Amino acid sequence: MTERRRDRTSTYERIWAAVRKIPAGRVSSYGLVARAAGMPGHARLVGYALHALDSDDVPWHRVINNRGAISLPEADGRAALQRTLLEAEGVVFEGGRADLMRFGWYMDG
DNA sequence: CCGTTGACCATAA
DNA sequence: CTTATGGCCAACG
Repeated sequence: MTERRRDRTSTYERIWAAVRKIPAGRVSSYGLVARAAGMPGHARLVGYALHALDSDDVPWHRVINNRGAISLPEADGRAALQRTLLEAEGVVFEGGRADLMRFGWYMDG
């Protein structure tokens, strides 16, 4: 715990680690991931880290915004891919949004 | 080193 | 429901 690397990998890996903790069939928001990564309020950093992400070891598709919708621009093919991957895990999208009350991943309750 | 940007969030109107 | 504003902080040019 004392090792505090200022390398960008430290910040990114911390976020990626939190994303990896999201179980299949559940979705989490950027804010929740930020909080799980130990950076409450730094939701934007999560988005930034995921944008820079280039690894298949991280289920980035389980991360959506707090509205339950996909934040990626539709111009990017990943948006459609994300929805496809989530639906494959059992997440239902209605009106282009998933119900965070059901599929949202919460550490408590 | 400074200014701009960004896969966001909460609140207000 | 939509639109606007402030905040938060790292990465980039």
